[in-house]
Amino acid sequence: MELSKNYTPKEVENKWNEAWKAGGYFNSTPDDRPAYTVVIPPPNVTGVLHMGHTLNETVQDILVRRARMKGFNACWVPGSDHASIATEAKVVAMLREKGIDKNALTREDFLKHAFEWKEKYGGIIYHQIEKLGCSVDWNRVTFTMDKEYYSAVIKVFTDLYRKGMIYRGARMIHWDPEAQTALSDEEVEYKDGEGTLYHIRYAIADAAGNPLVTPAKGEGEIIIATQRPETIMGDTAICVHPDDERYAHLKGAFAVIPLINRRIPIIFDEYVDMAFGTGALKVTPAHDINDYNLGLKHNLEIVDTLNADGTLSEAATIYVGEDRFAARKKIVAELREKGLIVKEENYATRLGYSQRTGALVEPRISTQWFLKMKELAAPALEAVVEGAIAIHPGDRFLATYKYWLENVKDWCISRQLWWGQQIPAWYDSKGNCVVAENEAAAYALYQQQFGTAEILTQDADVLDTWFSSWLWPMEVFKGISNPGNADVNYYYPTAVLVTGQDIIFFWVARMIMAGLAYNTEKPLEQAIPFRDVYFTGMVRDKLGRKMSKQLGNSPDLLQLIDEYGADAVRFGIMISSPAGNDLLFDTASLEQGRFFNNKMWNALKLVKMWEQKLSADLPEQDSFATEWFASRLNEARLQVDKLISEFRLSEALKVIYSLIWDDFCSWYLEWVKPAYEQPVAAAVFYKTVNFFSELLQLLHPFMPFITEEINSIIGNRTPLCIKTLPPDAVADTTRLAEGELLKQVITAVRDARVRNQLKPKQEIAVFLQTDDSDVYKNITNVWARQVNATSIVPVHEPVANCLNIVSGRDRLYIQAETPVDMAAQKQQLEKDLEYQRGFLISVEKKLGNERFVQNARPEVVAIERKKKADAEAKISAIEETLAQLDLDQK
RNA sequence: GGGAGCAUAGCUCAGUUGGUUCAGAGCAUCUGCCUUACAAGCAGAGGGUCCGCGGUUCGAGCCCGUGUGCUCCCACCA
Repeated sequence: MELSKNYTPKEVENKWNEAWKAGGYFNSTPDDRPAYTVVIPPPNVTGVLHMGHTLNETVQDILVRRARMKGFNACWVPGSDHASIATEAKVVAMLREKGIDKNALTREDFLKHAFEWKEKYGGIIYHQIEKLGCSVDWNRVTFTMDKEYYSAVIKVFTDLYRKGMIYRGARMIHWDPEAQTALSDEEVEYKDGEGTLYHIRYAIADAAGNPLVTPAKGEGEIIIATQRPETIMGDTAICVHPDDERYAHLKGAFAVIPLINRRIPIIFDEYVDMAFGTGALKVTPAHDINDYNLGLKHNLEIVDTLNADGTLSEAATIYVGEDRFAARKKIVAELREKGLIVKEENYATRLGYSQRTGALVEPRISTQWFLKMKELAAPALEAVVEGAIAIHPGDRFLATYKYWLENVKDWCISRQLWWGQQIPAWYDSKGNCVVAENEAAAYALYQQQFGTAEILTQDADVLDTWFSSWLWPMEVFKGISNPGNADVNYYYPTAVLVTGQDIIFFWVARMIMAGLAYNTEKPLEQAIPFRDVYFTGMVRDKLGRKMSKQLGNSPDLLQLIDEYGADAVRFGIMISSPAGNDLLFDTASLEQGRFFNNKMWNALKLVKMWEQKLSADLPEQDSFATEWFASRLNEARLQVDKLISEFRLSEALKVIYSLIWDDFCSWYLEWVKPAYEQPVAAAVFYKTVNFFSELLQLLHPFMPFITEEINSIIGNRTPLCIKTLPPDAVADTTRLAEGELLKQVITAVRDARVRNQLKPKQEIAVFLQTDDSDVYKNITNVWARQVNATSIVPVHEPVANCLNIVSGRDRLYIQAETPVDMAAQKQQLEKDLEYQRGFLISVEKKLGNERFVQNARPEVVAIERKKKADAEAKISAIEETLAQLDLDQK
C-alpha cells in the first residue's frame, strides 16, 4: 500500500464517520456493563456551533470515548433546544423579510412556519457535531419540543401547580419590548453605559393645587434628577428623606408634573438618599422596581405610560404612540424650551438588556406565572455542599452557587410567545382558571370545580425555555413521561455535565432542583442528575477579546475543519485549554495539531517501510530500547489516567503529545531504527507495532480520526473506538532511569559536536571515565549508534587531546580528527563550575544549620546529603577536566 | 456597594500537603543541518528579582498580612 506524502484528513474523516455509523458503535442499549452517560447541553436549534460549543463537545467526546474504551457502556445523547425567544425572534424576522406580519397570523400558522424553519436549519448543528467526530448515539436525538418532551413539560407544570408551587400573579418583571415578552431575572444582562441625568423643575402646590410661594423666588419648586424624563407622566409622587431640612416645610404639599400639570403628593421615606442629586426622587411605580416597592408601601397610584412594544400609551396623555427613545428626545426638547431643565449632566450608568434580543429591558408590572423556588433550592444546595455533586475545577463556583440558591427569588416562567410549550391553564369568561394536562381534562376539572359547563380558553403564553431544559437529563430517557422505564433506570444519573459557567443558574442549578424533586424515592446519589459538573472556560480570540459577530473574530467551525481537519481542530482547542480558565483561541495551535498529524503519519510510513524488510531470523540486538519504552508507556498511562480523572484534559493531551513526539518518535524509533537498507528484526517490529497501537489508543479520545486510520493501516482489525484499554502496569524504574541517562549522554555528545563543528557524519571515538560503569552497561550500544561513535571505551585516566565533557559526575573524552577549540571548552566548563560551587555552598550552608538537620524530616536531610556528594563529585570532575585541558594546551 | 479569582520566560500556562538537581512545558526566538519516516522536519542553544513591600519559618514561587494591576460574578440609587 502506497502512503501519501502527507496526511490528508478529509477523506479519512468521512470514511471513519461512515464506518462508525455503519458499525453502530456509539449506539447504546442497557446491558450488564456499568453505564457512563452524558447528555449534551442542547444547543439552540437554529444556531450554529461556535468555538465555545466546539470546546464543550470535544471535552465531552474525550470523556465519553475514554469511558467506552475503559469498558463502560457509554451513552452520549445529542439533541437541541427550541430556544423560545431566540428562535421566535428569528422566525419573526424571517417572516418580516417576506412581508408577513406575525400579528396577522394565527398561532397555528405561525407555528407551522416555525417548524418549517426548524426543519430547515435545525440540522446544521447535528452536521457539525458529526463532523467534529462526536461519538453520540444518533438513535437518541432529542428535541425539547418533541411531542413526548412537550407533554413531559406540561406534566411537570401541572404537577407543580397541584403541589402549590406554581402561582399566577401581577408582579414587576423585566419586559423585552422587542420580543414583547416577560423575561426572568437571569435573562437580563447589565452593561455599563453613558447616560444623561436631567434635573427637572416641578412646581409645588398646596392641597388645593395653588402654588405655595411665588415661583419667581425659586422657592416654589422642587427639582428632581432623572435619566428617564419620558416617564414623568407616570409619576405618582415625589419622595424626599424625612430628615431632609430642605424639604421639611413640604409636609402635606403637592408637586405638579411639568408638561401635563398633574398634581402628585410629596411623600417622605428613608429610602431616599439625601446626598444624591437634589435629594428629591420622582416616584414612577409602573416603570421602576424600587419605585414600585415604594408605591406599594405608600399606597400610590400606578400609571403605566408604556405599551408592550415600548411606545407611549394613552395614559401618558402626550406623545402617545411615540417610541420611548423618540419620546425622550421630544420631551427633553420641550422641557428645555420651557426652561424646566435646570441641569443636564453626563452620568455613568448600568442598564439591563435582553439576553436574547439585545433590547433595553423595561421594568413592567404584568400578570405572569411564577415558580416558588425556596423549597426546590434547599436540597439542590445540600447536594453540592455535601459533595454528592462535585463541581470542577475546584470549588471556585461553590460560593456563587451557594449565594444564588440562598437568595433565590421566584422564577418567572411565562413568556408572551408562541414558540414553546403553551401553558396548560384554561380560563372562563370571568377569569376563573383551571390547570390540567389537556383540554378535555381541563373541561372535566372545570365542571367538577364550578359545577357548570362553560367555554374555556387556554392561556396564550408559553413556558420559559429553561422550564423544559431543566428536565433534560431525565426526559431524554423519558424519565418524566414514562417514569421508571428501563432506560432511565439504567442511564440516570448521568456521569458528568460539561458546560459553560455562564449557565450555572439558568440550567445547572435548575437541573439539580428538578432531579431532586422528581426522584424523591431514591437516595441522594441516585436522584442527582450528574455526579460531576465540569465548567469549561470561555473561548476568546488570541487577544483575549470575546468572540462576537461585530468583531468578526468568531471562526466558522466547518471551515476550520475543512482547513485543518477535525483532529487538528480538536487538538488545537484542547492543547490551549487549561482546565477552567478562559481559552485564547489561536489558529497557531490548530497548525500545531496538523503538524502532529503529519508527525504520526510519517512514523507510520517508517514502520510500514520496515515491514517490507522483516527478518524473522534476526534476533533483537539488544532489548534495552523496547524494555525502556514499555516502561515509559506504562508510566505515561498512569499519568494520563490521573489527569483525566481530575478533568485536566489539556495536561493529559500534553503528556500524550510529548510521549508520541519525543519519546516514541525522537528517541525510541531512532534507537531501534536499523542502519540504511538493513532489515529489521521481526521481534522489534512487532513490539514497535504494539507500542504504536497503544499510543494511538491513548490518543484516540482526543484525535479520533487519524488514530483510527493509522490503527487500521498497521494491521489492527478492531476499530480503536471500541477497543478496550489494557490494564495499567507498573513501570520499571531502573529502565526509566537508564533511559534518562541515555538521553542525557546522547545530548551531551551532540552538544559537544555542535559546539566544535563536528558534523554528524564525522566519526568519533568516545572514552568514558566513571566510578559506576554498571549503569552504562545496558545503554552503551544505543548510545554509540546515536552519536555515530566507533566505540565507547571505559578508561580510568584522562585521555589527552580530546573534547572534554562532564556529564553528571562522569567524564567523557571525545576523540576526533578535527582540532579542538580549547578556549570554548574551557569557558563552558568554568561556567558550569561556578554554578556547581554556588550550589554546593548553599547545600553546605543548609546542612551546616543545626536547626535544619534537627527539624527537617530525615529523608529531606538525606536528599541534601546526596546533593552535596553529587555536587562535590561533579566539581572535582570539572576541575580535573580543566586541568587536563591545561595539560593538552602545553 | 458585596463577593470570588488571577499576577511565574516574548506569548499561553504547569508547578497538588513549604526542602535551590525546582524555577518547568508548549509556542515563539537564535545557531547548524534538504542526514532515504518527517523542512509541516532534525540536532543543539539562549531566555525569568516567580507583581511590589512586610511577616511566619532552619528554609517561601508555594503559607500569612498589605499595596498595586487585571478579570469575573452578584446587587441594581433616581
